[in-house]
Amino acid sequence: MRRVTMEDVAAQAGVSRALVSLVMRDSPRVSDASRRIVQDAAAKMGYRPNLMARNLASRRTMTLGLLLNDLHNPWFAEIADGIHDEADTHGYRIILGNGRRSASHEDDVLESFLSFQVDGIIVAGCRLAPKRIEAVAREVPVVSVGRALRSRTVATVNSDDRVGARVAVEHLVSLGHRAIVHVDGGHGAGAAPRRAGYLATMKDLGLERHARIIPGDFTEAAGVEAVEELLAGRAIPTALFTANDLSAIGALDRLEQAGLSVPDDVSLVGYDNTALAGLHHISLTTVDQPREEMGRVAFKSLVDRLADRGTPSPSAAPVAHHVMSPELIVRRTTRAPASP
Amino acid sequence: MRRVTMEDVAAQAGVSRALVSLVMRDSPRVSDASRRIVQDAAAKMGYRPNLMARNLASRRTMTLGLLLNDLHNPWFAEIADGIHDEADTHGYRIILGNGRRSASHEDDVLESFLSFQVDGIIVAGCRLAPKRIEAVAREVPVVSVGRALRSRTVATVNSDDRVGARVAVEHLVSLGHRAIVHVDGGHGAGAAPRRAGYLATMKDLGLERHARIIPGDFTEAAGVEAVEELLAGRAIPTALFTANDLSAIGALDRLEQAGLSVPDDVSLVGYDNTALAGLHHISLTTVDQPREEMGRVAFKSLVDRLADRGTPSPSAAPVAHHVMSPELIVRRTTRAPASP
DNA sequence: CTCGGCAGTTAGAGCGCTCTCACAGTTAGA
DNA sequence: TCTAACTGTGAGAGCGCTCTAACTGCCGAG
Repeated sequence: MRRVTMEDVAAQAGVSRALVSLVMRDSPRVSDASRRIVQDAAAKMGYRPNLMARNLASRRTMTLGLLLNDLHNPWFAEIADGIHDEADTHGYRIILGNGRRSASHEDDVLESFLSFQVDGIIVAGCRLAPKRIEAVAREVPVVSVGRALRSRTVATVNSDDRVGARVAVEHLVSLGHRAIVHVDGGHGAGAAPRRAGYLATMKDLGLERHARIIPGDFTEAAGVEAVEELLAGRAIPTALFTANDLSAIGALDRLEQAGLSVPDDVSLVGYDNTALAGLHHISLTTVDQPREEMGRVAFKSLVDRLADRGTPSPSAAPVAHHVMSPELIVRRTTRAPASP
Repeated sequence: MRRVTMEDVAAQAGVSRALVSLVMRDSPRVSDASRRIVQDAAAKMGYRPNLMARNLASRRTMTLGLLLNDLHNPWFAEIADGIHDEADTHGYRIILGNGRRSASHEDDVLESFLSFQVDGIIVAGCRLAPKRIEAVAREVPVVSVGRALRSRTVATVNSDDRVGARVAVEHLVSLGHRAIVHVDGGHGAGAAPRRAGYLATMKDLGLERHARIIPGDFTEAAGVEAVEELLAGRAIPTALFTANDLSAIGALDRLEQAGLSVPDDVSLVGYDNTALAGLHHISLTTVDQPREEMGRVAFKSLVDRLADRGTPSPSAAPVAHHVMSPELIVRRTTRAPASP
């Protein structure tokens, strides 16, 4: 069963191949009559343009690559929602790549995107070395979502994680907490500024000597282990601020297992406001990022740069760095500490 | 900044373009010396083969399209894991498409895959009409995961949802439950056989008159509403079997809010064994499907058919339908009913 | 009438690669 | 020594499309 080509449609419609091409690209320079004839012929024969050939000839694909670091994390799904919405209205196609939480897989995906000649790339929560991302950005416009990057070539869209951490700590302090421990996110995207924000805020509020950081890695297990470390020590703090929701849930679980009530004995704040946190059964106080909006902004910032191509010196202007505001979502895992 | 082409590499290496092509494709018919020279030249110039051109010329892409119905559902992430693992070892590239829980988006993605000339397509949890899927299967091999489909052209891999439902009900009955209510999954993939399995088992065990189905749709909200409907009625059943984990969590939440203990007052069984169910804090008894394995099998079944191409009458043989066994995972939401 | 101008259409040269085939060089078999 | 069988290399014809430039009518202006 041979594929139908443009040539076939042209023959069937009794016109030239070039005219079929014009119709397929919605050129205005085609008479309505011809347009109808061609469209009918194409429909009748079940013709579908071959993107490979089209892209080879036109040198653009109207396709963007979206690299998601972890399909298991709902955070990425929401970023993707925003991007897809925007892409739909702008006539772009999105192909997704699965980074599988590993830099080397991410690298493979980027190579694959480049081989596919995508017009641009969005990386979400990417763990690759900044150097590597910049190398890719030399070939095609790139924007990074959810990870700050000080770069003249890679645009970024992220929320201010320092501020998010500050807001979380301030919330706990305003409730009366002093002993607030932070469970860290290790090398994950956003972990460093959250940690820095925690430390800075504790210091600003004169709670420097209460500050304590327990290493972690954005997983549920990290939360469990952090609590175990605390239980092994002398005093349990009155509040815990974890680097993400998953860790918070691990901590929540381990605390209750130890007979401690959240929030009566220990208050708990997560980060990301994933769907998990919103489950009534969990109802975690956490810090929200406008994820869909971030996706949308990322898409727009990429497409803007794409449009610039062809203008005199396209890559001369430094790229944009968008910073969105995080927002504290208070639910049922925080309250004032019991009076001693 | 012009892209480096094969011609450039050939000139740099002082050989013909064809030889570069052979090297790029790892042909064994190239001397080690030439291979080195070409590879060095390619590396030095930062050459990367243009997939568009390659695929146009070779008429295959070594790329498979994977359509995921819902990025928010971790079920799909695990299917994808299995497929990716297998693809890595077989030298295939995977591009993902986001169905966004809607048939029309799914359709767009399939069109896009076909335009990209993918060698094959895997649809996961696809909600599209069987007719439409079969139309696609006429152009390129297709396998459906997680949704049974009686078709001679579309291969399938799924677990036996009827059996899964049976096992769940039998577990509850063996604990001593009689009044077991099912919260339904509506039009979602797998909902129908689960419902049927529930009904058949209740009947087989002589509990026909206790059977009751409350409509739902695979969401947390459905679980909440189902419990509310029960609370409004006279008697609360001693056990609930929901069509998926998300509904179970909604139900769990609403039950506890109403002052009922799970499992002391009501036992609860979910379906899918998503990561959610495994959280210690939830610890939901549920039915597991071997998802990664299902992904792996789907990939293999697709690649087998790809290999068949070129043999005399490739599409003559009917495709395979794999059915995997579901497995009950007993956790902490089920126990014997309190004696009356 | 001739002629530019314009809308609508077409021919033809690629885009960067693969792949068949012919050929050169090398070794083994008769 | 000659041929057969390999192995490695190069030329050239596409793959299905886009895009530039040129062509064809047909109109109104001069």
